[in-house]
Amino acid sequence: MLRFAPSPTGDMHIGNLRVALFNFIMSKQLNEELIIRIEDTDKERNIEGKDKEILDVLNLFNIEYSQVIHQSSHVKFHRNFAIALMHDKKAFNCFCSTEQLEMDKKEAKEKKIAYRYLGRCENLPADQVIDNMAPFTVRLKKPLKSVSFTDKVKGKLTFEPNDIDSIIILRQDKNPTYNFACACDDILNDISLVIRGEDHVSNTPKQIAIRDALKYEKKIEYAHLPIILDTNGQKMSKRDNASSIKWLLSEGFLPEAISNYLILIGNKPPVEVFTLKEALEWFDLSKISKSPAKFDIDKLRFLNREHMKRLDNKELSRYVGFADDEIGALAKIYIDECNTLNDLREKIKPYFEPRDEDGEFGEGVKIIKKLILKSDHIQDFNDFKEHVINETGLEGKNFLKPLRIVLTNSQDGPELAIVYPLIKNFLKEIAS
RNA sequence: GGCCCCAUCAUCUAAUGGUUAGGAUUCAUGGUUUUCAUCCAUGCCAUAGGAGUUCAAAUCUCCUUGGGGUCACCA
Repeated sequence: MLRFAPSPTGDMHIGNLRVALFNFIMSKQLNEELIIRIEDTDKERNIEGKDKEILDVLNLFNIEYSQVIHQSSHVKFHRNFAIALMHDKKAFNCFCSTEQLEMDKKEAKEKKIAYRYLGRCENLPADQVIDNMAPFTVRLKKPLKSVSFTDKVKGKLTFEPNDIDSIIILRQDKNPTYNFACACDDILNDISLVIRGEDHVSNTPKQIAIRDALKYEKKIEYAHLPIILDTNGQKMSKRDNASSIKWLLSEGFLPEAISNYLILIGNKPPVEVFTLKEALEWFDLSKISKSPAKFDIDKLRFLNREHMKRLDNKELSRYVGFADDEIGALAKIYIDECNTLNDLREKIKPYFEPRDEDGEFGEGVKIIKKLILKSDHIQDFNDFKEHVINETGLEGKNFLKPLRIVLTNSQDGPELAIVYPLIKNFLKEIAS
């Protein structure tokens, strides 16, 4: 069983989506289920409706999953696990106040050493625990030995007990912390492979330590994906427009192109342009680069063009706001000079807007429009051209430019012989 | 600062220890196109630095430098 575990505290960004994509691909290749686990244990930060939005994005990108679980519904199990750990003396009550801990941290910082829990409550005598009315958290005792695991992309990683530390597993309000809830649920959901971002690397030994303490024996495999950096080489923040899926979509990038890009970077695929379905065939987790990749919007633009070319005329037509095959075909002519659907829309829109009749070629435009309105429909462009020449007496530049303006609403552009068959059915509408 | 990870063109990457260090994107130039764009061709641009191992190092080892991640009663 695989999992994608977003928290409903913010919008989907490309890092999340990439993790979701990889989980989906691996679940297909392994023929295992993929579940969506909404990590909503921090009620303060949860945003109403975000879980739904996340699922909408997954659907839009054709990421299939077998079920959705809200982590908050498992809290009673998490507490039971914590009680078991306390029974086994692997976890203990910690009465340190927030202020006390803050002071410890401040002191560590002044001494320029990493803050670690000082173990103040670890070996409290029983009477001091029972008689203690102060609020308390529950901590897991740090492991006795170092923890190692072999990451599918990073290789073997080892962490010392001191770096794992005696972490809080239950807060004062007795709700589980992230690492604890996560470790427990990976057990409860029978997870076999965890694919997540590199920012979780240091959480992994903690979660392994929790499962070890619970005597869970199944080995869970891990793959930590290098994070995506912005152009400056920093972790992409929510402030970077390009990191927002919503923004990319609104800019006119196709989901299929975004998927393509996110699977392509930091990877060595056999081809550069591909669909998610095609990637299922050859995707290989072991080929993922260990080093972070920088987000390159130019490459995404290139892929977007390629994917626009792959759409059939009807689909493309819908994307630019029409429903006719001809408009789709017309849009295709412009793809090479466009990066996004928005660019394309801007190319098609003028066709159905009023022509300039006051400019240099305004007179010619008026004459040709009038002729079109009183003429019969003409199939062939050359016949149409002949007809206009014969009926209007226009010639040379004074013929070609107005004709181009009437047909395309622009002084330059693609060859009229190519455009004509696609718009001939709209001519009366355009000329009126 | 502690811990962990990483290092080939501007970007994504290729190269069983032996290549002229290859491709794609971007950029520039030229050609085609009665127009713009396309298209085609060409060009620019990289093994972070220093030691070592070896007949031979982008590739193996070590050091330095640089970059990134992470250090919550957030996830």
